[in-house]
Amino acid sequence: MRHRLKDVAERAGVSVKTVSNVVNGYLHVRPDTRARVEEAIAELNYRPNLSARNLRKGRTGIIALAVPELDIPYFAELARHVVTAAAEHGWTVLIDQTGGGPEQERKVAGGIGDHLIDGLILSPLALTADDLAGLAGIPMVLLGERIDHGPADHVAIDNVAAAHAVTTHLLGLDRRRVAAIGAQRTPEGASARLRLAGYAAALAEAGIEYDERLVAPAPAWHRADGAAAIRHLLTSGVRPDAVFCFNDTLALGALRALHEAGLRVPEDVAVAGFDDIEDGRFSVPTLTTIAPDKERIAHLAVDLLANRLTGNPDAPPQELTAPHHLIPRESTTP
Amino acid sequence: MRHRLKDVAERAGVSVKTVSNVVNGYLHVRPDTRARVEEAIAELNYRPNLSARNLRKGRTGIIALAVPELDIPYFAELARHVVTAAAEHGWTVLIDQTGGGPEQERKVAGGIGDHLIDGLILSPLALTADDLAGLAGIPMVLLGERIDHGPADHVAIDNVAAAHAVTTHLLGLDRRRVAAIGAQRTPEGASARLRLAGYAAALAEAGIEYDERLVAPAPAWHRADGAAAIRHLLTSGVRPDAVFCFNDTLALGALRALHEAGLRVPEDVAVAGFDDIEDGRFSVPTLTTIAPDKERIAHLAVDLLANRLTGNPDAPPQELTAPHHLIPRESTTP
DNA sequence: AACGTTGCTTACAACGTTGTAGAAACCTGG
DNA sequence: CCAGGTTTCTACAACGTTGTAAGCAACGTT
Repeated sequence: MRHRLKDVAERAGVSVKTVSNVVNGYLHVRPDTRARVEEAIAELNYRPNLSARNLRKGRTGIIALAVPELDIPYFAELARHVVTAAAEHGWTVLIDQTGGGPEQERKVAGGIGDHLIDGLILSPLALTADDLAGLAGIPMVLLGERIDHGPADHVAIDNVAAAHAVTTHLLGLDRRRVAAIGAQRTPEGASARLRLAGYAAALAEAGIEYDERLVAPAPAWHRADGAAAIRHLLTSGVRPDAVFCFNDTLALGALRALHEAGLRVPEDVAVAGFDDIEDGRFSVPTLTTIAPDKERIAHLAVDLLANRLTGNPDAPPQELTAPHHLIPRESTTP
Repeated sequence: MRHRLKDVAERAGVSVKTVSNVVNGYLHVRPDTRARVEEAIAELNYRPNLSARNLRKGRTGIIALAVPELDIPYFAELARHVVTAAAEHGWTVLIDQTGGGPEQERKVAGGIGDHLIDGLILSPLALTADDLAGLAGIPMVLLGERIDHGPADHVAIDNVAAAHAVTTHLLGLDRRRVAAIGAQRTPEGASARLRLAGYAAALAEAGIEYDERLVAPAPAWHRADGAAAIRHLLTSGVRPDAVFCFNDTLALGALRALHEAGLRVPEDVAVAGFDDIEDGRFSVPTLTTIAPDKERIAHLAVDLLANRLTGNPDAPPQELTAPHHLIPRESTTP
């Protein structure tokens, strides 16, 4: 049922290599030979065996995208863009879920069943630059804030500037008790640290004192964590009049918890998020957020990988910044 | 930098095959030989070349999951469960996005760069049973409602019963003008047809006349379509007092549009969805929905594939039904 | 002491493909 | 009609792995 070059060759009455040449679009094949071979290919429904081709060529045509969780909307949306961008290079994308654990991330960075993938786009949560340096590793592009100026190419947005912009937006609405949700003290919380820094800088610029009690930690950045953080803030004595959530799912959880507490958004409390996931465009109220250019991020990452693979594999690691912009919606401006 | 069995063999002073035996856990290897080999493996950081192994064994250890869109939450959540279930069999999952187009789906069903994957779990939108029959194809499991009793194993939930249950729930709240959102007349709309049938059956059982004007079509099942359908219904003259949306994203869009129209949910209009995506647990109001057992679906699909691969590949196609249940939340019961 | 049995190890071939090198056929211009 | 080049095709080896069959010890049994 499954045919090989040899079968096609016999049927077309040529050598195996000639069939291979036809399949690979080699130029010097006589038109009638080519036609005969193509006919045989069609008749047998021949498809090349990628394992064999890869073994021979040392390339698989597959790149992997490894993200902590697929059902976090931001990563799902990003994945879609990466698949599209990779298709332009003729690559298939193997999408992998690390769960954010160091063990799984290390395994992925080591190459998944080695030799299977040509390159990796990794969004690390647990892994450090040192971990990576220790891995012989395949060509790799890092996403997100966890590892900066590490041993591999890196694409991110300017988190400090973005957080600064959101906070300034909230302050511009005459809010004075702007809370922040999503702080993390763990080493994994690199994004949290940068966003907190932008938040603090904006407060300082506006001459408002940084109030520890308005900064709510969140172990993960899921909806439930956002809701829990709001409940915590509301019982802590200092009622905020605005909340900057470090991502959109936190913000959606916050909206929910504020609703449960009988507070109106944005009249009583303005809410802003980060990521611009689709949910935020349809929530009640719609969600003010920072929109990172996901398509751009995906393209930059894929192109960096392409450079490593086809160009100079030993060029020094590059640090690229993708654009972002603030999208004000109902949750801050009715 | 990258080593082969041969390198390990030389270092350990044994034959290539002995190293292979150690790697594959072959029993009859003397403990000291094994130790020496393992030491060499560790020193060289040897990792087997999967392309070569696959070429030799005819198996790749990769299965593919092909879904229409990754950033539809239902598919993202399903993907997570499939990855988990496949890991129990030692398989890596290559996740693929078809976009729901016939061309891409056919390509995937043909085996993605052939010989690369051992099996496929496909959630078809465009492909028909006849299309599939024509494809020589790899072992395959179908998900969803598009193809029923086709040439491959199939896992789905009882859509008619589920739709019947939701509709009955709405009728039980003394609603009499229950609308349905998501109808599709295209051949791709198999889910829509079944859910509409369940809806109609429940109405008939309650002695309520089926009103064409309360059935709103939706070209796709995204949030925007749900919102548009509500706007359409509200201008059509027959104001519904309940809405059964054929999936949760439609329902979230509907919630949004009802809010914009100044209608209260559930007081003025009760809303129910289908899929139990995470968003629905945090929306305002939270969303009544049908929860298909996604974990079970994933497990059944992976196990069916395992049977094809390791058991009888020519067994007649199986039709399995996964359980579902109704989860009443605020959008119907305040 | 010769025997079969068992445990451990190895040489070889094969999986299906493509790069290399070269042979055969075909041109071109003198 | 031949030298020199170009086009077209082919045989062979190699990519790294594992299955097969067979070799070699060491053992206990007769």
